[in-house]
Amino acid sequence: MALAKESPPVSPKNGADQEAEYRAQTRLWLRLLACTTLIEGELRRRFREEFDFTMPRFDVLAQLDREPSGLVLGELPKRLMVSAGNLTPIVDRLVEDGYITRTPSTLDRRVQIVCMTVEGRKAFRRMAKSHGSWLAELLAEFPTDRLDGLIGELDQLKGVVRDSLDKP
Amino acid sequence: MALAKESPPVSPKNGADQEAEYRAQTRLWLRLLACTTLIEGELRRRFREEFDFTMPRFDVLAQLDREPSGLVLGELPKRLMVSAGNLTPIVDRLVEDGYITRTPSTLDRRVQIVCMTVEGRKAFRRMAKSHGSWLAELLAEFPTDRLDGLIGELDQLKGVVRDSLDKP
DNA sequence: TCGAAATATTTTATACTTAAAATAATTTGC
DNA sequence: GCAAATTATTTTAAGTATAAAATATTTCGA
Repeated sequence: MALAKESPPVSPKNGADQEAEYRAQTRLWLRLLACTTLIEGELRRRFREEFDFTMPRFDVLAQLDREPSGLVLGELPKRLMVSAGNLTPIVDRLVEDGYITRTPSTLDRRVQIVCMTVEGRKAFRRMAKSHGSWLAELLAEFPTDRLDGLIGELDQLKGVVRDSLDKP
Repeated sequence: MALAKESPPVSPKNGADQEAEYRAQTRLWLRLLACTTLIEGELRRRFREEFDFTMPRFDVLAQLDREPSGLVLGELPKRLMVSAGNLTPIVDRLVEDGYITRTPSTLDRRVQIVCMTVEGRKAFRRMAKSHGSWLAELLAEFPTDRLDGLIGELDQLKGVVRDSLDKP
């Protein structure tokens, strides 16, 4: 543990170091955004072309797929990190189209339970399979042995950002 | 170079390996999306609260900041990776609000040149400074000595995705 | 040179997104 | 036991996003 002191977590930085870190942080953010935009755009395009479906709709089904007994509606915005108001029309349409059901709770009339239908589950499974293969196609040339390392770095990144958002 | 054969770029994989890679690729995508969503949401929130401004508007100004002589309007959708139709109302409002000018080219009446105004540049600089410090705050706890490594990985990821999109 | 292809931009239709206000139902504190 | 705070959800207003069609202009080829 003696070596820990060589790079203290909050060392004072001189101007040049500070500037360099600033630039690196900005570059990191731009790369992150570029990667996400590229992949998201292609996935969205394919969802539309192949299935006439959108990603937010798919995301809702993905959450419900692992919940055979359904989910309290209010859980969806939390899990998907979107606003509650946003989900209302999306859930509306998924119900209309027969992919899911929405039933008021008998215990608490404010609460609604959303649940995948049999047809919804079938459609989701089919789309999820394609989704996986599209991703595999896009990422095929990324070295397999570095996938886990990158996932780990992003996990840590997510952690520090979340901490920063929780604290102040 | 003799060692290269130990991990050929396109080795046939058995079922279990294939499955594991599939899962890792999906996890990578979900982490990427989560990091971007977290950071983007916070930056958007602060832009709105501090400056009553939006990120797409800021992004347009950022492109114009480094182009003292202005930019052909058609360059913006390419650089920002958004659709052209999308930019029309955003540019409209930036012109209305006095941040930029839009002047038809004398050589080709289809073309328009957009250019930052003095006030636009001043406002942009002020916002860019805050943007940098918000990012620094969010990423403060990420180890400085791993920033460049992560940027490199994301650069490579961006490269393989782009190649995959260009080729087929 | 004149009609067709190409290019730059806008419009339209549809969908997603947020924040904030509104509505409805439940819980809690006194 | 009842008013006030809390919780779940929807509505509204404004902005962002795409794709596809429309418009206007220029270039190119026979």
